[in-house]
Amino acid sequence: MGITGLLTVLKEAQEPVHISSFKGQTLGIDGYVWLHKGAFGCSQEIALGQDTRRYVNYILKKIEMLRHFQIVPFVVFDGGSLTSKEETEMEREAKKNIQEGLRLFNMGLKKEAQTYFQRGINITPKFAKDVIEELKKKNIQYVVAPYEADAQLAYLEREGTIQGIITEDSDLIVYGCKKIIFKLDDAGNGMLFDRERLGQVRSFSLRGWTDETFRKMCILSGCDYLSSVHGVGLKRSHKYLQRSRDIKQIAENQWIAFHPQIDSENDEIRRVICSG
DNA sequence: CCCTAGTCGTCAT
DNA sequence: CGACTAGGG
Repeated sequence: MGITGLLTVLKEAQEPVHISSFKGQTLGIDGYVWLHKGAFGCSQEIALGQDTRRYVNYILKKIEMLRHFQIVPFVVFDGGSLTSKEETEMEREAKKNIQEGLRLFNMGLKKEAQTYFQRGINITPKFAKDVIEELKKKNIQYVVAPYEADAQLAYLEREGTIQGIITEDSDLIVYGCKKIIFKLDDAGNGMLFDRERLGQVRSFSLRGWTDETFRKMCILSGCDYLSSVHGVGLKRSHKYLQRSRDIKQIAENQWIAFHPQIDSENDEIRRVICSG
């Protein structure tokens, strides 16, 4: 989904942490994030179809850092690729970038080509497969999620298998995760989001809000699954839900009252919100 | 103040 | 993916 501005608006629910505060605990890792960053550093080799282990080594280095601080890593990879419209367009865009990169590369413009190679990175199951091979050798826990890693990580935390999550994706907050480490660097420093601190958020009051209402606020503010309602972000979404927790009421009355331009073209959104 | 859409960085030397 | 920001409402 990717909720625009969510992390910014929830800054009071976050604080700097060092990974060592999770010593002895198991942390779930959003595999896609590290795969993508690792691939970023060897985009040329990937685009040229050359064999490279650099993205594997990148992740192994991160894992070693965690183990140095006695963290037990549990890597979660994405399973079935989404077959949404946006996904195929993203892939098409990626291919175009690779082609442009190859064109520049063949002209000898190596540096200029790299920018396009980096934009054209597309994480395929092969990447995860190569990493998994090494994780097996090192006896590091991992799982390939049936669908999205997000839901799997949320489940693992709820069931107590992991005590926190390492990612860069704010969607984990929407999925109800309690402890999430963002912006983890090589030294083990990061920002910890703690769900218990949601009441300290200053942008708007979330006191007395259930995870369910919070989720609806995020969906209402716009996500990739739906064509979002023009002019409604997190703040206005919060305002509407504060006034009435009945989404159907908001959809049928307030949206149209506040935004007359919204009508039948957003029936799709209405259906999803009301069923959610 | 709020929202949108576009740009840039992610690695690494 | 997020951070940042110019520009419109």
